[in-house]
Amino acid sequence: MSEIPKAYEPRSVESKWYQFWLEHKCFIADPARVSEKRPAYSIVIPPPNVTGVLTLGHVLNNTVQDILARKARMDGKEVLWLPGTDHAGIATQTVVERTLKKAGEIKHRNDLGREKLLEKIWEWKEKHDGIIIQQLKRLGASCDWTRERFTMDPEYSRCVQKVFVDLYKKGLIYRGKRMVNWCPASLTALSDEEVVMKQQNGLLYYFRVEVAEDAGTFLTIATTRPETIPGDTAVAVNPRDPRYAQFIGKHVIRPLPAELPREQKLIPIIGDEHVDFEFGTGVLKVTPAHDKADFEIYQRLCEKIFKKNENDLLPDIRGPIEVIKADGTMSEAAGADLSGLDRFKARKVAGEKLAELGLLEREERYTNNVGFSERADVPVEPRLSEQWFLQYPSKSESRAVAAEGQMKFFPERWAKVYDHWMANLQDWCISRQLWWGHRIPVWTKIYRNELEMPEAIREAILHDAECSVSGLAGRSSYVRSERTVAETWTVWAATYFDEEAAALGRLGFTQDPDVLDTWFSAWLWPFATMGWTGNPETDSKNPELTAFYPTTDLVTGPDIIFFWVARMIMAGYEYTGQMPFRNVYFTGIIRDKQGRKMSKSLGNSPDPLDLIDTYGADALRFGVMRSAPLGQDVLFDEQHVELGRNFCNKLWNACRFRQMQGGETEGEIDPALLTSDDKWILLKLDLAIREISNSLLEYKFNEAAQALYRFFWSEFCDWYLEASKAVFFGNDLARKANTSSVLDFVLSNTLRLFHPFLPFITEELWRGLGYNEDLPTDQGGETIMFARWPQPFGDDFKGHYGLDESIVRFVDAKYELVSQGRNLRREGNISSSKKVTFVLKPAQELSADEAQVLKILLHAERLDIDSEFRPRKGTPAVRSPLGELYLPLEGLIDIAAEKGRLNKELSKIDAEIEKVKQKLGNPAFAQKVPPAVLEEHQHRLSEWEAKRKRVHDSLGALGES
RNA sequence: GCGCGCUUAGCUCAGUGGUAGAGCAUUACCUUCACACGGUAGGGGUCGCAGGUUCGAAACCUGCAGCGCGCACCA
Repeated sequence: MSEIPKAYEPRSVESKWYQFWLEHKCFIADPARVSEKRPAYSIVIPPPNVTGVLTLGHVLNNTVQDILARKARMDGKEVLWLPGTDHAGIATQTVVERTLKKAGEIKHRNDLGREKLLEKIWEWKEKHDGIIIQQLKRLGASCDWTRERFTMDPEYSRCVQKVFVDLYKKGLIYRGKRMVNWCPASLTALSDEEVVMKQQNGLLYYFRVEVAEDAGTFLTIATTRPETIPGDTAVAVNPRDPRYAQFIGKHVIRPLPAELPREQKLIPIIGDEHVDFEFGTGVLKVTPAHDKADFEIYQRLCEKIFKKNENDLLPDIRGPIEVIKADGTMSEAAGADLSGLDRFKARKVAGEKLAELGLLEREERYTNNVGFSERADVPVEPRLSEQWFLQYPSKSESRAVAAEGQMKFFPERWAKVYDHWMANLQDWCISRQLWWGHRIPVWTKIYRNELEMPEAIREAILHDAECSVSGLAGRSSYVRSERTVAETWTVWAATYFDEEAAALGRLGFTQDPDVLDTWFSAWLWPFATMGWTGNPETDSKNPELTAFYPTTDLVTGPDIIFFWVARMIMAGYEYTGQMPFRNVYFTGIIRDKQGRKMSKSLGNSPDPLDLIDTYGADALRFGVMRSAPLGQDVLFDEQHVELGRNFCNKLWNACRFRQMQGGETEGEIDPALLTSDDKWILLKLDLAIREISNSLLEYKFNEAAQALYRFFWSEFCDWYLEASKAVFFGNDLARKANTSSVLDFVLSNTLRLFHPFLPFITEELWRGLGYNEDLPTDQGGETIMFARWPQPFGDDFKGHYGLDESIVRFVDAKYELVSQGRNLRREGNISSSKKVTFVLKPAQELSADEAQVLKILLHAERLDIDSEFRPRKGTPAVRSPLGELYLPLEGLIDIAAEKGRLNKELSKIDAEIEKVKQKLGNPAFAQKVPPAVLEEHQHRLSEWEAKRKRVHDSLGALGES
């Protein structure tokens, strides 16, 4: 610190030290250095969207990780914080498509075609690549950037393919026509986790249908979706419902499409236990193509129904009828009135049509939950389609590890949420109708008969097994087949070998057009980023994996506990046989100060980079951490960051004060010269070290930040620094040097305690004050990053410097006297700048040095120590265990007001005394309470009584005047 | 419907059996030689409600209310 600006200026300091750390390879992990004495510590970053920008959520998340990583380095561990980015399938492709459409380059992605669009997305990726990484660097993130990974790196993609093929081989991945959540905006299937339920205000339409066999008899059906009536293939009632049981087996006339002839409108009335008597009218329309529950009914009963229909009545209804197309518009099957309309428009029109036909009984306002696409924010459409599904692997180990506590969740309650989800696992729809992502490594071809097949494939089909299509050793595909009507064979071949893919191509096989859900690559993150190959022999020799896997901590948001955390655990067990991380820390969710989620559309999401520019990265980090309790959402307020800045400035100036005193850096501390204030601050430091270390151990970062704040500001600056001025303003060189040494000792410890939270300013001050100078390079000599984490004082240390609790009592009493003395000024309306003389009538011997401290702290021009002092009547005074302190100024005190104040205080004290007395007076209390508590209460009583006497005396002194 | 969490000063939140706390905001005074991004001293709370356990409850138990979040195929 050659120049000492009055205020801390973060900008140049931050870039300077970040550069320094990079140049000195401080963030690079070396598995070769890991040993018993130097254990490994590792975290993998939750990979942000490669084209994304930093949000406050990232700030919270990555600050926590950085604190953990930096603390671990100071604990002497070999630290790997592995960074990277995610290709974020839907989000990225949507953004690029939208941009191209806006620019008028395309109307639809088909205008470009798959290859061209992918080129555009890669261009986009290259252009935005690294933005968020640069932003993380601004924040101070100490990631090992040499190991940065991207989910679509070639090696990573290979891992994804290998895992797919392996799960396919194991029969856990299958393809099937199922009811899936379809997003009509993104035109892709979604997993259950990507659907969020939202309450919607809609209408419940009650309409009548005539029973075909009993002309003139009508059933009334309640529905929220009349537009799907043309897709109804049955009407269901509960067989135990006496109102309707008699109708089972008969038919109703479906009102829409209106133009169909009567015989094509007949649909059966079926019985199904699923139907709720209570709801609506107890009659349910069954639309198997557009409702999950209806599809299940259809599956349960279709055989029965349609067998019966063979020779029976007339309907030409053989299965689900698709009336809503992929893009959310009505199909031709919906009939002339609805065809081509948007599904919501069609709802209105269908209602009107029913009314027109005289079949609409009534409409009721109705609130229900509708699934929305999380990403596109439109209602999802349950839709039948061919998709790939995964039955989760390694379920039981994955569930047990959290339930039995080998893996710890912070806060713990998330373990329950996780367990509940694991207990009710549904198969995962992993295919997406997108182009940006990992294309499903399955090739397919239809053969008319077995003879057309190459021999290798025919053999494989017979044994349902592996074969080499390319004929190359060690290159294979895994083949499955399905024999359909007319002796036709559909053959699927899954492989991760390029040679095989090429060979399949030559045979006329085509690759599945779909890509995998982004999370299907993200769930491999903890080991795929470390060079995992899936070959046990190779992997056991991989130094990264052996040293750093399983990782130590995972830090993420609870919103992706199922998307990511749970799936990583299962993938971890399946592919490494181990849990992927030992501890999972869930941050809160950042909201604005009104409690709303941060969102672009609300515009309530401040840009962290602006905040860093305005206040500094350390300020942002500290502000966020100080207000982010474990397990609670964080209501963000820019004032928190301002507080962080102010705090950094305070730290800066305290160090500036030290520097202005000059002298030797970190000189020897002479126990004989220690003042009571020195001992007090050393004891407070010891407490702070304990408190902060424990808080960090329990992942209670806001507690640690608050403890740091309190110790540094309220103890060190407010009292110790001020008291030290008594020495520095004096002439005793030896005492000055000793006080400097204590200051250095406390500051060097404080800077280290602060470093995980405030990496930049602590480095600047560490080097600026020269605390690095006598240390070995790898223990703080080069950078504070590797300085030893402060340890609580041992008994030897405390004995040597005479640090015991009696000091604390004395010093606390001293500071209490000072506060009261300062209050006298206020009560007397004496301006802070006015020079005054205090007189102390001491209750015990007080050294000249202590008197000097009192004088300085009181901002007194003079402090007379006079045990014979006889104040004039009416002299304002306070009485403390150290003695009576007078402010002998005549006429400046409003006696009546002072009396009022003292009386108020007296009644407060009386109330306290009453409370304690009541407790002590209770015979049960004395009997049952532990002795320490009893003693404490007695002590408290005598203190209050002593206080009462002092106030009473003061009042008396006033009253006699 | 089930589960979880929250309710403490004007605001945001700590505080899990023993004297109600912090930051911000607020009032008054102060540009005093580390810091006005500062200092000093104040004011402000029947700890959501009602019971219970206990010598003692903001904390533990029960019930209720309000808010929030998960999970769930009521059309």
